[in-house]
Amino acid sequence: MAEVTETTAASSSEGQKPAVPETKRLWSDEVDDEEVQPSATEEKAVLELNVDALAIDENTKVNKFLDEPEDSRIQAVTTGDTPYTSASTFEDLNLSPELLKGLYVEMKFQKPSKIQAISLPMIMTPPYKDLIAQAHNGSGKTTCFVLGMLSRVDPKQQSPQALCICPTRELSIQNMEVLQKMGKYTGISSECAVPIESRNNDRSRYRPPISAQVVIGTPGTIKRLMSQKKLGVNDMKVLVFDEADHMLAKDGFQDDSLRIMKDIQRFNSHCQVLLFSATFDETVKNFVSKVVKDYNQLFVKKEDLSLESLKQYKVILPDELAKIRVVKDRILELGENIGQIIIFVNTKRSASMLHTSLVELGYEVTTIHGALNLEDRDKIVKEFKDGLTQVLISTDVLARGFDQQQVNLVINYDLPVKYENQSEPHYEVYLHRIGRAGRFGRKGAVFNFIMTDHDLMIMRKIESYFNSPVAEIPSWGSEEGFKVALKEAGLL
DNA sequence: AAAAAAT
Repeated sequence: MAEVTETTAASSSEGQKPAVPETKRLWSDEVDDEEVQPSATEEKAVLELNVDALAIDENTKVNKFLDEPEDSRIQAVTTGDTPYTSASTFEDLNLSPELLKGLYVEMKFQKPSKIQAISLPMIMTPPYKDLIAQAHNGSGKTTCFVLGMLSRVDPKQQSPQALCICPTRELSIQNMEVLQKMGKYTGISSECAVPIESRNNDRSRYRPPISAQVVIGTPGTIKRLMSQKKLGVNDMKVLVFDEADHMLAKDGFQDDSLRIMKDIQRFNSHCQVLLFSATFDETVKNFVSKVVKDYNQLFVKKEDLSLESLKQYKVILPDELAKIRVVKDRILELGENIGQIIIFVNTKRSASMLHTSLVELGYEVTTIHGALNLEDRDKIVKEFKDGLTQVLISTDVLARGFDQQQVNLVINYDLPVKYENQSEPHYEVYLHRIGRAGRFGRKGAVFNFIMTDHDLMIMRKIESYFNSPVAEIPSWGSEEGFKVALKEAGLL
């Protein structure tokens, strides 16, 4: 079948290898992964911080929080005769001047990241093949598909031409914000298709049809707009699935996603499908390759997936009270200058319980989960993104994709396990959760709370799966170990 | 069971 190459720092520096007669082409190209400093949002957030300690010190930011570019290997497999040349600059991509301006002026980007350099030519070069793309957390996948959508839209044609489906409302909104910023000078119109009011209020029947050129939203709303013919698919050129492995998983949104895909393909056979995620387990990978035909693909080995710049630790604790004590005394007490913190829990009840405990102890924490009404969810995310709150307790609603550069510490208060089989870790969720820290190669730390033998077993499986040992904090009762850990992670 | 969104 297809041939596989790895892009490594040692591989050739230009172009692709010669065509292999009649079969597949190789992609073998070296790309530096010097991530662009995302200064725009950072400066804004820093200005609005009300806790001095939360601010990233402008003078030391580069040394302290931005690690060396990772030397990650991405496996690329392409099909057909189309040659792709990695884009070392955004100019290589034949973008409109308006779009380039958005990248430089609004986004403050300087050059494509590794995944961008490789995937963008694949997305933008006719005959516009489908693409399955895996890349590390925080490596700039959003830019890939947002830029892909913007560049393929015909600005003169006022109808939906690009559609992006995301697993949560929050992620849809975040992606929309990126799109609007990047596309600011293009005049391209966009609309976010997510539920607006809490519950049972079907206004969509009485709304005008969508004329926006790019639509981003959640499966249910999109499905409904399509079945009510408010969202036409006739001119659709690109269909993006963000967090694609989850969107196509059986316990994810497989049914909705397939339905949307098929409805589009029924009217429009040449709509390009782009699948992006940091994780694709074997089951999903196999399924996905049946869903899309004649696609290019980019994959990362699971052992290469944990971020180098992220230090992971485990803390052995005797009981639940100790968990709360550790959060309070070992982390919140000395965490004042370690940036923002997300504490992940497995259930809404666990979230509320922890929230109550910490508030009773006098800490200002906020909590988000799917049972809150939409207005509250929006408010809590906004406050956190604006730097008004330091500590956020969350269920897996924010496990994927949530991008807040100032998050340097993630706590797994509960370890993620599979629902069907509680003694199996949920490896993908683990990776996504910890990926909320260490965005764009920044330094970060993860604390995993281990309370039972079962927890310990789960943790060990995670360590061996990703082949990345997780250091143990010697004693939960002493401050020292936590200080050492945070220093080691570069946060203190 | 987290989540989306509808029944």
